[in-house]
Amino acid sequence: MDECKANTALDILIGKWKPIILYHLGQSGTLRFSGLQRAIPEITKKMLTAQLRELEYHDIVHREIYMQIPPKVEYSITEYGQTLFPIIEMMHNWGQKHVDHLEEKYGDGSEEAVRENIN
Amino acid sequence: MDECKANTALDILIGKWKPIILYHLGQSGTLRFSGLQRAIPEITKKMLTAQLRELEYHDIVHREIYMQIPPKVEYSITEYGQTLFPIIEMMHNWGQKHVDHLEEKYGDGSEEAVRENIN
DNA sequence: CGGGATCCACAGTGATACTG
DNA sequence: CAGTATCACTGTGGATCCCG
Repeated sequence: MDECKANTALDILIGKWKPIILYHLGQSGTLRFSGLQRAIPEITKKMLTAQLRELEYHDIVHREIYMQIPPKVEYSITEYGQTLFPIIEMMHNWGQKHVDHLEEKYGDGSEEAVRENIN
Repeated sequence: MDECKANTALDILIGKWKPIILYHLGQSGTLRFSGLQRAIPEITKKMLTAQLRELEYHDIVHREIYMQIPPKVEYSITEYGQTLFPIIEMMHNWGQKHVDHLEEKYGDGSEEAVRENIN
């Protein structure tokens, strides 16, 4: 059961938006809440908040609050969170290859099938 | 949006039991349906079937059916599926470190908090 | 600006019983 | 032995409105 702690890592990455959030934070270093919203327009505030809170709980991102009006909150990746990046990158690369693999299997005829897996 | 194909890989790994199934198949090479059930006693037949079907669909595992009475079906990892292992292993290692990280943060005092994350 | 609160839809998971 | 079928539950994700 706990022979495989891959789930532990998986749990942290799971969540429709977490990889993307991490990706953007990784690119920009630090982003405000509104900045993340702009970077990921489809996400709702609720989800963004929720996912950030989870990441914060797991000590992957840091939340810096500036007590002022209007409020300002900045998110950044913790040093610890950095250690996740190699994994994300590997998954990204693998995902890329997987898309190619699918094209090879089903040919270019059925782009829908491929597109389904890109989503 | 498709800058981050980590989701593609994530999609394939997601599913409460997939990493564990892959882990056991990786260990044993080939396993029968009942063998997997024995290896993962908590899983229901329904879930095992469902997850195996998904993995099969993604070309990660191979399903070999022996037409006979009683039925016999063997599951094994495809060559392509092997390419996933480095990622799983990385996640496993990271998960292990994460558990240690939590202990460091919260100390041994609150084992519940740790246990929550092991689940 | 950066949320919180509430309500809702649906996919994933699970227990149980049945089948070729 | 290796599944299918059915039903129930639960958490995630989403829309909308409200707040300091």
